[in-house]
Amino acid sequence: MADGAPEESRVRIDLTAVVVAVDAGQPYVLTVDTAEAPGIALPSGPLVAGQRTLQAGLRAWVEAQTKCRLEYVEQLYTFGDRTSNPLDGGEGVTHRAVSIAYLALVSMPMEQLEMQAHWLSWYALFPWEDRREGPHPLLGELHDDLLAKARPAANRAWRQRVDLLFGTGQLPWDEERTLERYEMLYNAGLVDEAFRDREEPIPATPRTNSGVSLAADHRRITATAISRLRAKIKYRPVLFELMPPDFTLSQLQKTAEALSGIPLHKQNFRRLVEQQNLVEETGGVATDTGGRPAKLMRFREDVLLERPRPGLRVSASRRMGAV
Amino acid sequence: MADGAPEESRVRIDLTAVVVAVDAGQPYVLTVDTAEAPGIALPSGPLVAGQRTLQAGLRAWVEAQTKCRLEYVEQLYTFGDRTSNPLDGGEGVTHRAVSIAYLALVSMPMEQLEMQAHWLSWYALFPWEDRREGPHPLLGELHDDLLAKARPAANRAWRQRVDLLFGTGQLPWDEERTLERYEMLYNAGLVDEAFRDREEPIPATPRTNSGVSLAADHRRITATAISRLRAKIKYRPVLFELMPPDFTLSQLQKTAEALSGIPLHKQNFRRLVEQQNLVEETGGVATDTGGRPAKLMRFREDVLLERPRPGLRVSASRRMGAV
DNA sequence: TCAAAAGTGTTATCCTTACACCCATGT
DNA sequence: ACATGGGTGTAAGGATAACACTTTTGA
Repeated sequence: MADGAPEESRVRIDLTAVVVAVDAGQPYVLTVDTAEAPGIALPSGPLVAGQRTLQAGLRAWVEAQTKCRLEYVEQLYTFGDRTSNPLDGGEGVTHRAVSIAYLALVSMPMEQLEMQAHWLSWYALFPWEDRREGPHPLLGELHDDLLAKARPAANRAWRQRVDLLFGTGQLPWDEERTLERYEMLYNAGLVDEAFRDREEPIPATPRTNSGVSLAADHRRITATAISRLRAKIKYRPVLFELMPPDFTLSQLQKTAEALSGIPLHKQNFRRLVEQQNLVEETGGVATDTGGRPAKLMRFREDVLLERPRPGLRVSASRRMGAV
Repeated sequence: MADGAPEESRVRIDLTAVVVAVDAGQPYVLTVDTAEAPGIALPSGPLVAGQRTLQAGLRAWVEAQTKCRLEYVEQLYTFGDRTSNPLDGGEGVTHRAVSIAYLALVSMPMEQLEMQAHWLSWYALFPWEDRREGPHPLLGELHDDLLAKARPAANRAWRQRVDLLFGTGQLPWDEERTLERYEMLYNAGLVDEAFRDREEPIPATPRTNSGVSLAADHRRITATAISRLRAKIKYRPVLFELMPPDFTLSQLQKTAEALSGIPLHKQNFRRLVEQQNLVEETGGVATDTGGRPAKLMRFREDVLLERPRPGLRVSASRRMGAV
């Protein structure tokens, strides 16, 4: 196995999970503090023999590292390029890492999850993605930094793309493009990972506006998860995976807003839920609302068998920062 | 390495490509006849050392096996479960296969591609997915076979799902659910792969209605590609990856119909293309139309920088079999 | 002159968006 | 009584789906 012709390389496969939960209107990802890797990381581990499926392996790792039992799981993406840290075994042995990333959704009775894991607000990672109170105050700053990076040559295209993604112009904000926005910041050298991956020193001037970074490429993976989830709630009823069995329509809307990062129009949201027949009344009411008690609802599992593509085509309320 | 605690297993990673092209209004996938594996297969090969990225590895394999140079490539899904054939190395050594599948789109001057590869019409694999001339004649037969498989217990749910996916009732046909339809047929034992994977003999009664099968799980991978592509043309201008530089609007529509498998309304299709500003006139005309000459168009690359999500929200023409 | 395909104008309908307003409860 | 959030009716605008029709070429 010394050298020579291209040979099958020894490949280490990592299974990585983005476990999402929403509590009190805030979205969280599950993280672990590993002694080995520096910084905060997503739960993950190598694919080992004996697991029948990839998903089974993933569930086992997450449970071992965080005691969190997963319900809904879907595959996100397989990272194997520069974006995944090489983890070279040294000694010239070709030894690359491929990581298969998954998105998991859990309904969180928050108290229940006091473990060696932490729930990290995902807007700590991507502050600019939270526009529920209007465009994020740091957005203008980011936008300017990005424009400043425009190399003369690709000037026009770059500027247009900055405007398209970070939408300070008249173009509407597209909340689904979280990944593309992160990648643009990465390419512009505006997030720490960009330096870390090239083994350059991180600039002394602290970037307060570009969010918390994670170990390896875990922040990129999280951005992938957010993009996927924001898109998916529009055509599949995955939102309900994050809800307790009974909930009020307001709680449902708060959850949708937490994920999308944009404020939603109350009436339209309700009509949408209603006409899609996504929920039914339980008969109970929630009295801890601070105002009129709200009817309790539950998800109608049957919609999965009835409607072709049930989901909430959430649309921003113009009121604040939708554009 | 004999036995004992779960250890990192030796994993073989395959890169597999679904290369799609459209010619004369028919959609094709690129296939190879491998001497080793039985039957028709997609181009694929193991991930080897020396390739910088997964995509680079994929491109190399496809080019080596088919002489086809890829342009547009996107990752589809990573298969590692029962769905991917185990390829056990025998001798009790744990040796599973994970295959990372990609979708590639090529613009095909058909004549140019006379190589050791073959272009297989994708409706040979999935006859029921072609509804351009109305619901496929064999659909009713398939539908009945599926209902006959309903176990008494899961009866209602199964029947409803059959109706939802194979839409003989009043539910509309959802062309994007190609993968789910294939998987339902697989689970019902109505495609040959279901028996092959369990190493059971394929029933003697030939299934003329369930299409041609491919090696390993390649037909499932192709179904994944079709689902993805049918969804994606609606919000990203990937359709143009399949077109020659200059084309007429009719050719564009024929291509969209070939992919979607449903007839489109001419007028509305044109308005959509126009109002989305997806194309511009080249000035030339095509005179080989058989009727009035058509204006030649080209894709406006700029839309990628202008519009938030350009695509063709193609909608079936009611005329034939849309419902 | 006819067939065949390109290309256009117009209308009814539905969905989306936003407005304003009323209801039921705790303090 | 009033603050707070729950819940509803309705109208304007735009996108969609379908209609029928005209234009330009080759045979």
